Amino acid sequence: MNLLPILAPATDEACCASAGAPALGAEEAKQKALVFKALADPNRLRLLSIVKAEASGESCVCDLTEPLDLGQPTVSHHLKILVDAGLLHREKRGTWAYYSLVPGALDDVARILANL
Amino acid sequence: MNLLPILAPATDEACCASAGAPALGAEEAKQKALVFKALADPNRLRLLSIVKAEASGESCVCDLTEPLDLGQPTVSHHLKILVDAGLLHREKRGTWAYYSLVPGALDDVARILANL
DNA sequence: CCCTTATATTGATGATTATCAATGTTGGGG
DNA sequence: CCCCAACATTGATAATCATCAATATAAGGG
Repeated sequence: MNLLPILAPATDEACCASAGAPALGAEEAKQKALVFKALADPNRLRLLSIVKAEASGESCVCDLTEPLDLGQPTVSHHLKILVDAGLLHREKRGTWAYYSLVPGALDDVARILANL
Repeated sequence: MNLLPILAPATDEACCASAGAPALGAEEAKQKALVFKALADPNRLRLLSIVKAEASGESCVCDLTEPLDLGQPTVSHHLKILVDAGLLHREKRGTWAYYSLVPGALDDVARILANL
């Protein structure tokens, strides 16, 4: 759970910009693929987009169920996958659950691409 | 086939930086998800990484089969998916097929993330 | 022409996944 | 304490996918 923080270059002997990357190791690739798996679904992309577009920075499940035309359990399932991937943050207030973008998470994914 | 070029903001009324994005439409999301689907496999990430790391900028299938410990048909299958996603370019010279990164393709994916 | 080598395609199979219906859980009001 | 609303979890099902074995294609050399 919460993958993105761990995805720095596994053997960060130096620091930046994919120094002398000896191609991607099997385990490393498996971890990074998990983040892209989370992004590899149209409805999850739309969820991220809606949450990002919200002025308050957060959305509750009830606001996300209708625009996607999906059942509530399905939306909850997708949200869990996005949270587990480290892309969304979940905060429960009262009966509602509020989801917001994890700051910098999408940038981290972009960095994975740049350092492939 | 060849998805990335089409993935500019579907309704590009202005130009840049996800102007007033009204969240992601269903069809738009479906298209963009295809690119992430291509990236959502450890072996495909490794393929991209190996091709990118190659000094010559290209690799033939025979160079890719061994490091992944996969059968040749499986590697060909993964390569086709990456080509169809617009990430890799295929050039046949003689008996060999040479695969190379499509210039700017990974940057385009990063832009998709930034403009979600 | 045949043979060999490199790669692609096909068909089948087991694993993963998206979705829903049903049920469980949690928190706030009466 | 009971009920209702919001959300999560479970179980089942159909679809998608990764992989391989077998076969097809294509190109170069004898």
